[in-house]
Amino acid sequence: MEQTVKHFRKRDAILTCLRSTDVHPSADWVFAQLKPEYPDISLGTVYRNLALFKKQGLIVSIGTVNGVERFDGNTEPHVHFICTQCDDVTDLPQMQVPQALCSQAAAEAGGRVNTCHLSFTGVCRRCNSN
Amino acid sequence: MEQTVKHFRKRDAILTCLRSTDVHPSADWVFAQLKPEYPDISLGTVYRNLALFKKQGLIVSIGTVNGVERFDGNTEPHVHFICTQCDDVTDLPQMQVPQALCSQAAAEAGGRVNTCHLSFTGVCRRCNSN
DNA sequence: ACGTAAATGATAATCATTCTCATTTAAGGA
DNA sequence: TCCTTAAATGAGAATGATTATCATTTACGT
Repeated sequence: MEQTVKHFRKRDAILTCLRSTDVHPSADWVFAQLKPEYPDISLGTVYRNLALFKKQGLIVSIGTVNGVERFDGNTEPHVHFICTQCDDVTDLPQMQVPQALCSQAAAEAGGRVNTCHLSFTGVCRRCNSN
Repeated sequence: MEQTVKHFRKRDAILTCLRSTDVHPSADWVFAQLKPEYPDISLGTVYRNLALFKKQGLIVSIGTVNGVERFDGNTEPHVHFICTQCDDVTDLPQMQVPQALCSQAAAEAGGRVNTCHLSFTGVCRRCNSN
């Protein structure tokens, strides 16, 4: 069992990394985070496992910011704020995602609705005061 | 004045193309549309002018679908439905974008809010029945 | 221990997008 | 009408994120 842990050590580290940050990271950010502890980790492994986790529903993609895909370990629907100046993505936990509208959307779209995304873009507090 | 028209003929055609379709096209789609009428048009010109229009606020980007940026000639806020099977993007005109929440979002984010995006993903009618 | 299948590292390939630069085009003034 | 200048374009190279390839490593079941 000790070996089992070792087998998925990097995979687990990638998922843990995703789940223990709120920066909505890119693949490259995760890679940079894990590099010190796992010096022989490959960027390809990060991409591979992120794609796997996404398919398994363990993480979600929140779209691309400035051409780079960003992920979220929090799979609960919530609202995002994207700063167009520093590319930071933050949660707006006080706001509600209109999940109730999904059925309405399905009716209008005529098919099936899986997810609902609500996001705001603008300039964050920090960039705004600089 | 005939020369003026000719000068911006391609630029105007790109904007007209964006404004007269509801497919929320990619740069490549616009290029393919204009190619028959303007055989010497370059893909770079399409990218260049799309970026220009975006900066001028004449069009908006609605994000990337499957790694490709999609544009919208309709700059009025409205809701989108994205089919994850065929990558079609359609409007959901009956649904309202919660513009009123922008001030609430600004309060929570602490900075300034510019845009608000609401979209649903799923399987469209056509793909669902196939 | 052995065989097998999964996981990984290194790197090449791909694809969308941007950049570069030489050429073309048009507007305005002499 | 000719000339100058700045913008617009075409062609293709460069970039950068992501994916694919393939040989190697790893660990589990027998």
